[in-house]
Amino acid sequence: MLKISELSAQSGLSAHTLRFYEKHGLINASTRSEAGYRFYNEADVRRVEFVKTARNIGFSLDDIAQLLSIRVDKKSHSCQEVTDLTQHKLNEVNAKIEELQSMQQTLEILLDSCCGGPENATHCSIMEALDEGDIRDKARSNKK
Amino acid sequence: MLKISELSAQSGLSAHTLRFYEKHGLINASTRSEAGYRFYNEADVRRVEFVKTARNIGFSLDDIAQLLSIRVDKKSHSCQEVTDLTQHKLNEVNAKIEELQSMQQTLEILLDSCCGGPENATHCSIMEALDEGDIRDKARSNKK
DNA sequence: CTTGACCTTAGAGTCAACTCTAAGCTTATA
DNA sequence: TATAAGCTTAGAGTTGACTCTAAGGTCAAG
Repeated sequence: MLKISELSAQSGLSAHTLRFYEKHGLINASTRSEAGYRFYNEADVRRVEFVKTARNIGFSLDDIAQLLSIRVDKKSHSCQEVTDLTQHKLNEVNAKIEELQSMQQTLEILLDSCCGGPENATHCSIMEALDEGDIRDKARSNKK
Repeated sequence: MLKISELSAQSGLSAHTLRFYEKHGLINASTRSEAGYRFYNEADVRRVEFVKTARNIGFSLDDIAQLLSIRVDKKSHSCQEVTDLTQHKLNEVNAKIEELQSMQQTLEILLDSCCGGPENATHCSIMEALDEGDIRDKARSNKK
């Protein structure tokens, strides 16, 4: 049985974060001492690790809540539910990557166009491009 | 001279957002009517467009504030300052892309491993991978 | 028995970039 | 002249995931 500081040390999550996750229904200390101190057993620790792994992959806490509800009763849930969640996350990630790659392209074009030297910015091609808004013609739509 | 709603229509930014940008020192209406209504002249509009362009590229409002301070006095600033800002942003974008690509890989591996069918999740390989935390061995470190 | 480290809670603060609300003027139209 | 549309401000709310604070209870060591 681990106290919160011990679980914190072991998991790398702060005690604050562990309590925060508890408040949001993700994890729990299955026992409490008389004084109310949290005690985590092995199953609790495994659940925390599950959360950590899912979070590292990029799942939101809401996603993780769903995954956990599947985890505690696997018989009542299908593989499809799990892949749906995963696919949905992948779609989000892909969309974000595309958006960032568009920014990346634009920024590279800007950097290529400018000397970057110590001369004053009166004729800086980056400033000109921003002023004219014509970057869009080269690398389009970094919109939200 | 444009009223705020006209500039809003023209720029695609809401009147709320225009006031918000003003509050944060990014833009300004150079004139006000007797009653206090904002009126934007051509230079104001160009500044708003500059902000919009920079924001579309992915610059933060803080970055944009810096770019604007260069813009109003180009003679006192160097091309290097501009490229430094741009390079810094590009580095951020690149880092974010790498992080997301790592998530992407992991999610693809997970999806490949699971049947995604209507059978119950008792032996779902995604759930197992999350439980064992061993996804990290294949696709590493999606950390913040 | 005191010191200090650790634990508890409710609730506030942080970040970014908006987004919205309330309460009250102003302006244009019918 | 009345109504509706549009403008003003200060300030609060939103989102997500923490992060921290205050005020106080607990526990082990010396």
